[in-house]
Amino acid sequence: MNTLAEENYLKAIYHLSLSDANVSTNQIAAALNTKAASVTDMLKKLADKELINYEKYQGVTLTAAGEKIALQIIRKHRLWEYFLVEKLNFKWDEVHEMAEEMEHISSVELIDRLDKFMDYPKHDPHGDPIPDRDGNFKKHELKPIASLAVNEGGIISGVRDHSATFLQYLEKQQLTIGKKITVTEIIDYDHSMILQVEQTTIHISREVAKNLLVAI
Amino acid sequence: MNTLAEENYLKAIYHLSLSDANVSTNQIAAALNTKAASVTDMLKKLADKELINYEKYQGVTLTAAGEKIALQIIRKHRLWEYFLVEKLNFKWDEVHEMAEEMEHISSVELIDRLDKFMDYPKHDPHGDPIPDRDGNFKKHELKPIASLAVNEGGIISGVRDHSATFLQYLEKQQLTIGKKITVTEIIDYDHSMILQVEQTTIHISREVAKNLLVAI
DNA sequence: ATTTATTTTTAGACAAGTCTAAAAATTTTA
DNA sequence: TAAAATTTTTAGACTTGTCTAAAAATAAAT
Ligand SMILES: [Mn+2]
Ligand SMILES: [Mn+2]
Ligand SMILES: [Mn+2]
Ligand SMILES: [Mn+2]
Repeated sequence: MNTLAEENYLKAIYHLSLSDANVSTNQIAAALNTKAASVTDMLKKLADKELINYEKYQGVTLTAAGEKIALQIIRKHRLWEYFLVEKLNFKWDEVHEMAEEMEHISSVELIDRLDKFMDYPKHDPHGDPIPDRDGNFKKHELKPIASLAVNEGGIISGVRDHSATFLQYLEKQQLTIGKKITVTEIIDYDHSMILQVEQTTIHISREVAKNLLVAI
Repeated sequence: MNTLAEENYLKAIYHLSLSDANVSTNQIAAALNTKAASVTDMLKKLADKELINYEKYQGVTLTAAGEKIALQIIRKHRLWEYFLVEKLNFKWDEVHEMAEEMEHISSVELIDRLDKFMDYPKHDPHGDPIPDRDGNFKKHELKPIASLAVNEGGIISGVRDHSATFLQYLEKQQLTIGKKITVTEIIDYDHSMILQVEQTTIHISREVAKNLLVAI
């Protein structure tokens, strides 16, 4: 099929194209912790395979075939993360690196059976949607808490930053997926916010508020 | 740690050294479907890392460090095979190729939790023992059915040939792990054997009898 | 509209792993 | 025990994926 490196490039391009339709060489290099020259080399290979649309200096987009592969890898990544948390009792900040390896296990039958074994979960431990075998998923409409006004609220349903440190912080503050929150006050000076989370009151910085997503 | 290729070489050397203490270049090449020249190159690298004892033209043995790595990989292979059969309902002839990929997932914590999740199985779906986290396992004393005399018998506990065709044949004949068999007749002409397996009588060739193992 | 800065691509090199063909060592056979 | 057959190693080449340094193209600033 495709090599491990190719799969990682396609996945990175997919994620980057959610913010910018056209993805630049430097963006990919940063995402994959590699150098721009290496990216250019790989882009030529992926273009030869018709997995991306690439014209020199113009950035890239995924073709339908490339996007399909990217979504299969994301499906596998998120299903394995769900498995690690729900079946093996890992914490949500511990699973990403393992899933980075497991997402490359090739068998489609395996991942479909894993999906069934876990009763077709719709979201991974970080709230991200899990594509079905055909790559379909409904993208949830989430807003950062930072965009809410006083007295507005919602259900915590996702994060914008997946780093272990951020996830651990949220865990400690009990700001986990499924919790209902309401904004009770916004501090003028630094735009930090005071939230009501069930019985308790929590004060979060604007930085945190921008990276924590709620469904209204 | 070690590359995927290195892990595959160490595992192959381990398996081969069960029949021959000293493993030859050609044996490894055959096992890994590669060429003798490629094997020589890799043997130098593994010797540099002190994972094997290697002297030109003399064949190789694993060092303690090399054997430890090989046993970790075998542990992972067999635990994943058990998972695929017991949790995802694959058949015993379907799991080997998937496990060949999964055995390279690196996390030790993951495999220890998987082990616990499945309640510490002692044998994989083919009857092979699963090493514990320290690489320890008790090697079962099994005999090929071909070595039995009339009226002798035992419990089917392993196979010498792991090919899908052989496993499928056994499945169809109900000659699966755990079944009690007794030899009722041995045909002089071709050394084929007639077995009593629970209520039924089954006639197997010498070829089959040599590859099917029983605990007495 | 040039100059300057940034981004991207090319050129050339390197490591890992593999291959074929040929040479060297070992084993077998006569 | 010397010739023949087999096994193993070396030599040289190729692919994939990466890198640094330098050139080319694009974007930003004067
Ligand atoms: Mn992840
Ligand atoms: Mn995730
Ligand atoms: Mn196997
Ligand atoms: Mn097995």
